[in-house]
Amino acid sequence: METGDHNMAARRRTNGNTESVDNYLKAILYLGGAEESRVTIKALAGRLSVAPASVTNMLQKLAGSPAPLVEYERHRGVRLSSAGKRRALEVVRHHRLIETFLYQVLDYPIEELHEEAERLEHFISERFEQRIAAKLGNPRIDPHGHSIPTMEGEMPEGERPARESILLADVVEDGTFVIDSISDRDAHSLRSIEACGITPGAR
Amino acid sequence: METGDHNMAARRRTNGNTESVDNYLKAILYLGGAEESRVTIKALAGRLSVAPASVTNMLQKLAGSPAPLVEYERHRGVRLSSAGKRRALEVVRHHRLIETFLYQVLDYPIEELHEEAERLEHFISERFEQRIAAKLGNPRIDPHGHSIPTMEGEMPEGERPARESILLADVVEDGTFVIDSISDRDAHSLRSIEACGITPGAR
DNA sequence: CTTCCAAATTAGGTATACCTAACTATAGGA
DNA sequence: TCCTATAGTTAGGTATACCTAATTTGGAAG
Repeated sequence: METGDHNMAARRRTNGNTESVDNYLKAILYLGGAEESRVTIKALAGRLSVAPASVTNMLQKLAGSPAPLVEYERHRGVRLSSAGKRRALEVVRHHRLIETFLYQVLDYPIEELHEEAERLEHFISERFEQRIAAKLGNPRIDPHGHSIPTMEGEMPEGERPARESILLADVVEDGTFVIDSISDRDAHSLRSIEACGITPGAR
Repeated sequence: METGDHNMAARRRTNGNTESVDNYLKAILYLGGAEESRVTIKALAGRLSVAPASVTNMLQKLAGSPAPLVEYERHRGVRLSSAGKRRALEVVRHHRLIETFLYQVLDYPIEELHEEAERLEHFISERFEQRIAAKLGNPRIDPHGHSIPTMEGEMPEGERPARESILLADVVEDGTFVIDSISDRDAHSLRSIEACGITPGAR
């Protein structure tokens, strides 16, 4: 029974960012896509479910700090700085390692992975990350079929569906396909999708 | 790569309390002792490392809510309501289960258990709690020798050193003793204490 | 080349959870 | 009893991260 130090409004984690900042970085990484193109305020606001004004404020703050996590120009959108990209990939790595861990070690049902990982990804230490990675044999793919970024902050291809992958909904020809990955955002339908035998690597 | 909902300042967890509120509840539980006596503002401020004024504010807020977690009277200190005690014990259960898990499953060194558990205890779900408890065989004692509260919110004796336990520093007579528990607050010296073979149950 | 609309920004406000400084109340000693 | 020291409280302020409403801007369309 103890209490540590409590001197923050808005929890700062190990590395000094807040949960909120992490979520902005992840969203920019995602929306920028493989080309890492500029992301609009509107798109960010949509993805994060916050008002555009809130996004502008946050980006101004992030861009104005001594070692900025983003490159932001008024009316021109944002992209990640290299420091921002590093942090974003670290959070994604946390997320996917946690999902893999919950699935393989704690036998979570697949549709509950995302929510738990989304919360915990911000709060685990470097040590925790390394211990679960070791426990899992340094996996490269998470239960949804997504690549897990390396400890050095490299994303080994396949953040988005690999070059030859297409959306299952877009399949028009008959034939046999290999499932590459499954979005974990639409967690509600994951259960039924998995029940049909649609899992990464299948078919 | 996804983002969930983000509509909070000061992260609300599964149950609706904030991290800060949890820490107040834990501190009141601890300082009230087995007798659950009233806790002073000053004692709380000391334990939580916040100003007394902050404690007064928080307690007024907690006591004024529809289903109060504390019983507070001006100038008379505070104690937990039954709802508050339930929540405090839940957080302690989380803390001790997480420590046990980190120690047994992830091979954490004993002196690093506390810090990680202190952070994560606020953010794990009911399901996570249950899965790690099951994985560990529903342990009743954590790696420091402290009792783990039950899922129903009972503390099976021994929160404080059991009735016959005394502080090692207070031992005057020669003889053989059994180590009951070791404080995890003073984490810095845990490593050396363990290195000397002083562990719960030993001697 | 101007007009206009959607996107972005600024201005001003909320809630949490801290802080310091100033004031008040209670309880113990003379 | 009174009187002061300490504990507690109130008042006013900070930072984060949101919000809405009002304003500005830039690019596409006439």
